[in-house]
Amino acid sequence: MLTERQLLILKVTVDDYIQSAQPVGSNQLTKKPGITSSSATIRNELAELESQGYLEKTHTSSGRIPSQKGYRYYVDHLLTPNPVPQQDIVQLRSVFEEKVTETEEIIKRSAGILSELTNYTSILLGPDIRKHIVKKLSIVPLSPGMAVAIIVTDSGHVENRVFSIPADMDPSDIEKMVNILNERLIGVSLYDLHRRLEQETLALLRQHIERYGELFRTFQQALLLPRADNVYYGGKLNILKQPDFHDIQKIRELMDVMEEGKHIPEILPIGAQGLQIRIGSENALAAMEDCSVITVSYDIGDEQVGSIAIVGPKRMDYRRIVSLLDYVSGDLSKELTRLFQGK
Amino acid sequence: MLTERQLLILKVTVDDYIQSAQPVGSNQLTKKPGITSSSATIRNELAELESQGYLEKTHTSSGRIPSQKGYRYYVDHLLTPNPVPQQDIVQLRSVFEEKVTETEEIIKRSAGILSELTNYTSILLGPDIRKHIVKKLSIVPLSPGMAVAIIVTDSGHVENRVFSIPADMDPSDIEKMVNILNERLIGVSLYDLHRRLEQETLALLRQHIERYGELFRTFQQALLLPRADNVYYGGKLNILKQPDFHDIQKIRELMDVMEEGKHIPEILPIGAQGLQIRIGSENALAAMEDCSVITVSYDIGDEQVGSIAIVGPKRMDYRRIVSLLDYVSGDLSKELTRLFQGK
DNA sequence: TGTTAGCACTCTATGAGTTCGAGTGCTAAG
DNA sequence: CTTAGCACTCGAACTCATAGAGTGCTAACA
Repeated sequence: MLTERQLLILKVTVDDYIQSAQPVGSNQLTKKPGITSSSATIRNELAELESQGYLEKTHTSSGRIPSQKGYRYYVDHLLTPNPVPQQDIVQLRSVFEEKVTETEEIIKRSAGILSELTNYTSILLGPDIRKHIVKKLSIVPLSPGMAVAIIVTDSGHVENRVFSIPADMDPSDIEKMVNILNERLIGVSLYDLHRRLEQETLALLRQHIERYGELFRTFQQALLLPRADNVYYGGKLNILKQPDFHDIQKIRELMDVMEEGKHIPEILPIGAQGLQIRIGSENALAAMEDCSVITVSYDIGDEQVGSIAIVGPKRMDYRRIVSLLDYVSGDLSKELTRLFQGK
Repeated sequence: MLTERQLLILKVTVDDYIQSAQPVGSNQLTKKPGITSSSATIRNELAELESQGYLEKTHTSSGRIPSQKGYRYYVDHLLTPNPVPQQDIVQLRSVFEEKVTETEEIIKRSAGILSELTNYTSILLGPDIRKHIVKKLSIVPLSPGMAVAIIVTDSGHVENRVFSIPADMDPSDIEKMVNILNERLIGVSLYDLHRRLEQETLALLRQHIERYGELFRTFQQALLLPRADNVYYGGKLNILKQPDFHDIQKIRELMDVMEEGKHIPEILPIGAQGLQIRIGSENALAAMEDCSVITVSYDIGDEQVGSIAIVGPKRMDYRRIVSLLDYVSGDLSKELTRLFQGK
């Protein structure tokens, strides 16, 4: 159990280290506001905090730095939220000032602003497009052997794929196919699309279209190919600004992991509600053991959910980021819901 | 003027430095195949090459490294092309093995493979979409106040923008508008689209559609907003692998410049035909003064042109990259033309 | 009993002094 | 013209000494 004074010293130590990136000594601490004891007393308390595992030394006679447990205690119990500064709000709101009407664009820009504001890297995950509902399907022939399939969803998202068609295909057959598809598939989610395509439309197509096989096969294949997810990064290079990352090898691993889309589920606790903080080795990936990740979710309407994450050094400014993400999450939910539900 | 022997020594020196990243001394050179003179003779020649500005020393008693002029002479006169290894070809061709039918996807994947093969950063510039020809326009209403405009081009590229419409708009009016737009604008290049939109369709719309003003204004605006260009990167992180770049500050500047789209014209000599090499300060950007950039153009059909660039340290493996880019350029031109012109 | 002053001790960072080796330029002989 | 030889230069790596920040412990104090 920690005494009042120990809590204070722990908080001030973490705060100072977050700010300076230097080990904190007992002398420095005496100069901090709120601390009245002498350096000797502080030393005793620091030794106690260390023995309980909240602080560490880099070498025998150095000052203290927070341990993983120390950071954890700090964010769990010592974090006093501070309001988001007006100028940050102004900058964040600027996304909605311009007449940007596409979810993706809004998310992308928000990622940029967040990284600029924080000097850390931001990762924004858009809502799962597979939950979007098909609004319209069309097929546009390009050349005798090629056509492009277009799917418009209720959110205004447009998926398109080029696929090959029999060179001597009758244009009216394509038209028929589009009609059948639209008749059967509007209102279906992208998630269900593939299954429904096969179950409901295949038989119908067989009846009405002469060479449905060739056409259908490549069309289906085109829709099958997975596409890049809706992950947006801001300030990937900000990692290079942090003095904590000096080892180029480490930087590369870290950037590599973030760049490669497949690690996203390990970086972000998808599905988690509210604000999450993962410190150092609490992260699933070894490359991120020197990082902390703060995530919040946001909603569009009642169901669709995206995530916002800030990746920084363990020594990141938790207080500021937590407040900021809290604000952004609420703001984004509100604005996107408004946009999405047609005001 | 340089003697035969001086040319040989220059070539071997540059080759060695490219390979080892270490200053090259006279003793090392005597061990190289083709060199028969003693180290003393080599020293004399090195001194001569230095006085003529082809080589430099890092300090008074160090070995020599190539100067900018030295590299330039090397690539202009001493570069003997070597054939692209079979395994590189196999890997490059793999893009076309899978049934990828979209120009963008092909270019993107090629960028990835190129960077993997070379360990440098690749930048691929797709053909200018503004030259694409409108194949079909459509407008899909999403909600009472929103719609998405879709433009399909002859290359299978799909542009789409969400824009706002009057909430009580008559659906038949939208249909009318789409008809008018298609009637007038199919066959027009994206480049001309905006002008033609105003010149040819505005009057017509005014005649036939009741509330053309509100609808047209936001539609026009949506098409006006510039979109991300078709620039694809491969291996941006490869810079971190090069021992030449150890200064994090420099790395950041460099990545910053590359990341930000607006510097593309300065990085790539757009419009230039054939293979171009820019060494060190020959690059327009200060951040790239330690880099070399090798570019080739490729064609689709007769007119449309894209560029492929490899960015590496000045000490890059010019011989290998030149051959590789030469091959890729030809291959990409051939395959894309085939695809584009419908076989 | 908790707090503090004092002090010996530890460890890092810094800078000066050495040595080693790779490399050079120059000279004189072949 | 080429080459062996040699004095010289400079960076890299190592040692050593010092300064400074910080610690832990002890003993005195309130």
